[in-house]
Amino acid sequence: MRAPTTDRLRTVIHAPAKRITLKDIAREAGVATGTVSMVLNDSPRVADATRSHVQHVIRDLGYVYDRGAGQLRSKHSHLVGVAVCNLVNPCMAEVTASLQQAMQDLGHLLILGNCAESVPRQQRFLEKLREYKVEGLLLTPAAGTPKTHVARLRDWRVPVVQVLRYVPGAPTDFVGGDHRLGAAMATRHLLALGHQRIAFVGLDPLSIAAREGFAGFLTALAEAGQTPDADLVLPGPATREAGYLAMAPLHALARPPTALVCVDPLIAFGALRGLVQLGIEPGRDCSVIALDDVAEAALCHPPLTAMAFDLDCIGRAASRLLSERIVAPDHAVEHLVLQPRLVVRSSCGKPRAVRRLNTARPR
Amino acid sequence: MRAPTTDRLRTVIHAPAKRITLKDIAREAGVATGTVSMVLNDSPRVADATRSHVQHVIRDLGYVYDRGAGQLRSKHSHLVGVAVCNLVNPCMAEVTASLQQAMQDLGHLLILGNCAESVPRQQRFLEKLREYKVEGLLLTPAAGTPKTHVARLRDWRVPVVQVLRYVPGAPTDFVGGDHRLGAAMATRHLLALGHQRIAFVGLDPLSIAAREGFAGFLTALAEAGQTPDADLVLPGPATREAGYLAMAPLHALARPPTALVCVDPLIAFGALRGLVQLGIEPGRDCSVIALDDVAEAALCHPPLTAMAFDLDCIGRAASRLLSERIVAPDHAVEHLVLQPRLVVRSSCGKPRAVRRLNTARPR
DNA sequence: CTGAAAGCGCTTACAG
DNA sequence: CTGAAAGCGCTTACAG
Repeated sequence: MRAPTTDRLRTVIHAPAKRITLKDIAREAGVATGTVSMVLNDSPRVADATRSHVQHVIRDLGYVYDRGAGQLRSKHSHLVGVAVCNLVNPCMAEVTASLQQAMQDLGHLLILGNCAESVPRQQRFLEKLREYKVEGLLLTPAAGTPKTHVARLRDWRVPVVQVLRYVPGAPTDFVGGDHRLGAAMATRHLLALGHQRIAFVGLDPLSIAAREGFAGFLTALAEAGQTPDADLVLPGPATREAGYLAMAPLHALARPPTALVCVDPLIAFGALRGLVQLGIEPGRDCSVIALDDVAEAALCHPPLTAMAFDLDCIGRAASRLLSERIVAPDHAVEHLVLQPRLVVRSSCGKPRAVRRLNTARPR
Repeated sequence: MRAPTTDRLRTVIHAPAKRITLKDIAREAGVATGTVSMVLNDSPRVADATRSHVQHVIRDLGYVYDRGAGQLRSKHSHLVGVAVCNLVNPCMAEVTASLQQAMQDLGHLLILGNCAESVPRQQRFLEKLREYKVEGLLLTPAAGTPKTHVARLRDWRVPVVQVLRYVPGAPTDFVGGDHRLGAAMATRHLLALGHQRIAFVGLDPLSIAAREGFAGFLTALAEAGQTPDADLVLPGPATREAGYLAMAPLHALARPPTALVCVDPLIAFGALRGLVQLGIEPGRDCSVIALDDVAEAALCHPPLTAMAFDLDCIGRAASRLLSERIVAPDHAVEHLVLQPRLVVRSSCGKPRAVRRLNTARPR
């Protein structure tokens, strides 16, 4: 270690625009560049005195690490890709926020892509991402993503964890909610209240969550000795509009349902609105339950009973799984499926028929 | 240009794990590395025949560009930072989605940071971002960001565009909505309906939008010869809970308001719920208007009258401004302030007193 | 524990 | 329009 000279002053005065590099730090600190590199990377193989001296010089000179250069040799970009299918969906936004925080705490920065449910846009983003040598990928696949797309990521040797949704048959880690169980629990809740005609709203064939939810719905119905009525199974996307528009035809049936299982809270919000429009009071005349929970559910009218997943927990678990996968790419694939919790609010009650019997009030 | 040899085959067979580099392409195509580089960067200074030949080799060998290496010499990382104050807010999510799409179309990828309204987290993210040599920064500053933080970005010489919100006194480009005008328009709408006691809900002193909105509110009130009543100006954050909780004390006043101007739709949603809870029918007994619009507003109960800004337009404009700023860092600072549009739904009506007079119905 | 030097995969002048 | 070579700012073996 050399004693500080006037070099520093000279550097500052004569070349203010020139970037300060690791070499400058080494020269100023009187050590080799390799030593500075080790200090920067928290290597234990450097003496404490040297470390703190180098750190001082780094601070004094206002040195900024260049990750682009570092990654060139080391293969650690500290960058992770996040491909989200629809950032505007509140669940996705919440999970993305959680992922960002968790990954940053683990020392990674996120490159974000939002494909708005478009498979080609998703593909274009992933293609671009490749050029940045991301160390891993968190993927909430767009509806209808073919499994070949996910297989290709495997060929690229980028560790991937699917979050919230998954592509069937794609052998990657996954963290999400158990929608089958959630739907079964929701349906059992309605059955226990006495409902005999329960509709399932939002069976999008491209959505895994919807298909699994439907399976859980059928299971619970079967347990109660009920068979589903084809009129009461409504296809459609997870949007407010779809929920809103579904209500009129549904309640024009000869025997309309007394309760609705809505795949997505957005559908449920639309349905609540559609019911009010038809003069049907949600919660009293028709029960509504959603298979996911969002902040809005607590303060809509009436407050929406829903199956809640801990989205922050899902986000943190996915981040942890990805960082494990990065260090051990060949470990067995893991699926983490979180159980939902029934959050009872005011949108579900006994069916009118049952209440009629109870209160002996004429129709 | 050399005719293709068996080199390619050999490469594929003997070194399948080795990364294919620009050098490999040059060798295989029989040109210099500089030429390949020019092809990759769409330089016009390369003959068409050479270009297409090189492009073929690139495709055949499955070459993947390494931006980290490229950026080392060129200073073009094609990376842009996005620091969002609160991704869970629907407006922010929508703008972020729009920014992502627009920047990707311009050939940039986004590094995302969500600070959840925490200034220290925002600062930590920006500090990290520096190491990646982002070409620019889109910033929705956290409430309470001191202008020194933004000034520091200037010292770092990273072009920044503030979006939706801005830090007062920070000399950067800005794209957002005219909340002063929006609040004035909203207030005039209520005044025109006959309201005399209008409350302003959500005056967060740290929020520029809230402060500007309040200024517009006062302007419109003054035009009508009204002075504001201190009881009718409610501080508080932009959350559902704040809106919900504000209703009871407000309507316990000797002379409660007949209409509410809510700074944020979240506040308005909470307020609608709080009014219902108190047996006050929103839209009939108390009018509610919000100074921002989101999808939920159309389908809540009652549908919420709101001032709408075109968020996609704001996102695209911010992206365009940033890309201009990147090429011309010394151009004069630009502020793009978009005008709102009044979206009339069902949450505003004439005040009860006026209706009483009209219908001559006793109280 | 530290130093000197090669090398990561590109781009960029500089000659031709 | 193309080639040969230096260089961007780090990390990594390899000696000491």
